[in-house]
Amino acid sequence: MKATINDVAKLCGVSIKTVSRVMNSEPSVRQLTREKVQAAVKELNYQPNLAARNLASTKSFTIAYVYDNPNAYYIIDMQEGILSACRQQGFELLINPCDSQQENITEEIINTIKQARVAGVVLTPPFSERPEFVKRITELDIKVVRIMSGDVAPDELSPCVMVNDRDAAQTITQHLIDLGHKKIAFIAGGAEHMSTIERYKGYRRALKSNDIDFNKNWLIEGEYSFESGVNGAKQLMAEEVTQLERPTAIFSCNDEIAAGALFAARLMNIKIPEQLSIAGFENSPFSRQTWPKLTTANQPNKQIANDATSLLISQIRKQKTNHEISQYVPQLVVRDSTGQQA
Amino acid sequence: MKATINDVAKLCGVSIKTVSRVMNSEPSVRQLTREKVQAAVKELNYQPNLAARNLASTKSFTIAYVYDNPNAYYIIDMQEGILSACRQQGFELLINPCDSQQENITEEIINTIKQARVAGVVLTPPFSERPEFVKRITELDIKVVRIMSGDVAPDELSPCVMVNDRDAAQTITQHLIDLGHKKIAFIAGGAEHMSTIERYKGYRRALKSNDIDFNKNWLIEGEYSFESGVNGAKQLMAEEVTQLERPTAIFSCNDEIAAGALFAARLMNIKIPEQLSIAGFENSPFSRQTWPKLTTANQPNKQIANDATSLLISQIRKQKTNHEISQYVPQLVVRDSTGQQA
DNA sequence: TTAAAAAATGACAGCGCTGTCAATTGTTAA
DNA sequence: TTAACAATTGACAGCGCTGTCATTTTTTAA
Repeated sequence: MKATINDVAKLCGVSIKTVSRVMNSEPSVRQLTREKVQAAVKELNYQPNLAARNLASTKSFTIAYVYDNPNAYYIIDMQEGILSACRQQGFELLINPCDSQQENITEEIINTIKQARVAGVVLTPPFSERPEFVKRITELDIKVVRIMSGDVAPDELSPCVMVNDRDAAQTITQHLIDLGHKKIAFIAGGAEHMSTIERYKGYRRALKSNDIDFNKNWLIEGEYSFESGVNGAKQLMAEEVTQLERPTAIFSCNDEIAAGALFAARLMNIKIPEQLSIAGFENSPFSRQTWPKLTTANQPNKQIANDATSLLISQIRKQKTNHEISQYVPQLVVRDSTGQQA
Repeated sequence: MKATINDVAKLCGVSIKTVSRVMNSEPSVRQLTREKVQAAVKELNYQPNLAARNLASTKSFTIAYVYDNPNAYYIIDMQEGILSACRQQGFELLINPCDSQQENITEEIINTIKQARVAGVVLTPPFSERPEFVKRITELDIKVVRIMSGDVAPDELSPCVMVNDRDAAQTITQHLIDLGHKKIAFIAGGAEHMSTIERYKGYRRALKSNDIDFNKNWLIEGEYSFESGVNGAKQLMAEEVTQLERPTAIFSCNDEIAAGALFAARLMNIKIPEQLSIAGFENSPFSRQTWPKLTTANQPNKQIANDATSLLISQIRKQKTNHEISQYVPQLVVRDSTGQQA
């Protein structure tokens, strides 16, 4: 049968309370005692019973991951990263998929996490980008960690893991420029996403630092969708547009848009990358399966999630403050959809 | 504060034990009493504390989902379906991603689910297709439900939700035949997957029932990968192959293979669907984002998962036997990658 | 009508842990 | 050396529920 705290206590001749202290890394345990207990724990392969702990404690050892489902591979990676951090630290994970567009979603989520008595919540976009929502949660004294786009945290409501889309977008744009492109269009994702804004800023910054004029006809507003990419590229490369006005490269705000642009190019008989370079963003699995394979930017999602969760748990344990922040910059992945300007 | 069993008991003047009975749908409660309790439960919005329940009970109310990560969107859908069934029935979900190829993975999983004291496990391929593994779990008196390819359960180790890939594959092949194709190739997925075998059988059955000869050169063995699709199509459509020997349609064992075949066709300058029809299987998100969009087969994954989980929970509650089975047939989705034989 | 059997209900211990607070041990400064 | 204090440890109640078994109520049969 599974070992309990009593077995451990008996084995090393201390009270169960002391074992409890060691298990929770509390202070006020002599080093010698601590080691004795740890040895017994190892010998019996003792793992605390989470149910008992949750029941007895006023504290909670459950973390929730609240997510919408923009793209499955992102969620899966995030989830895995969060889970590994939870396991390492003896926390449980409650997953909570939901529709961010839904009317009363905020209340619904708040309710769920209250009911489940979670200690903390991991938030990814779009939820991480709703300050009122974050505020509501923190007011309940439930800790939050946000994974979001940017370089500095927007406020001090919670620790943040920032994904520096701006620098990454600048790098991608620079890659296009280095290839000889000067007429570079930008097909945006939804403007409500911070990542869109950030990527756009990086794009503009690259243009500026290379003294390339920005042409506002080359900014296509859209959504993070395949159709947006199709329509955007069609508009940019339409027959009515003079040769001079046509871009020679398109920076798509994500891979899905890029796939759409690719699709449109095919429709219009435009050769990629000979006549037009197209770059994506995100390094989604299918970016390797398009024709041609997409140049894009990659971010280590599992690691980001793991990192964020550790930050969250530290905060729950009061070892850290809200001001903690960590930053990742997605890395350029050059494949076949971008080439030398003819 | 959250209502407890005591509050409910007090409100309707019965003992907590009686409330407990009602909450667990146990017999030996008078109808009138039951209704009184249910009313109080509703009034207080009482939800049993899972931690307390798990701790007190010899039974467990936790279900594990053990999965490998073949494609994220499949897992996400499954997970959501499982979760909704769990919530409905007051069970917790423990997710357990792992690598099916790993050396000692069976032992590792067994260990985890023993440690976590789970009541049941939901298995999808490839785990659901390993009878010894299933047996190991059931021997621990942990219930199992398997989601797998086929029309009848392979054994009575557990209830099964069968996905009838065979019939679906026959339908797809028939679609190709109806389009006038007689030279239809098959690019297989990994032979270790039952879905490959089943889809192949359906393909053969369609040929047979239309009196079309099977040409063994048109069977390409491969894996469930983009590369397999690329290589398969290259081989089938190579220049050395005489016109007569070239298929006019390819049934790819899944969408990823189909995407690869599309890629290869592009390389070889073969027009889709004018010169070659290509069909996929699975209706993955990217099947709508290829050029041209893929004809494929769709299955309601969330519903399948929900169904399977309900079956599992019934079994845990001893309301059902191992012999339970439910069957789904994926449905043909016609898009642009298949067309009339020229 | 009454005894026996069956059904419904309740009292209470205890699941494995943590929180509180008291008891013990060790340390410091006078 | 000793009082005063700090650090360490332990005893015990109780978290919210279920299992066991005793008690009460209802039903059935004689």
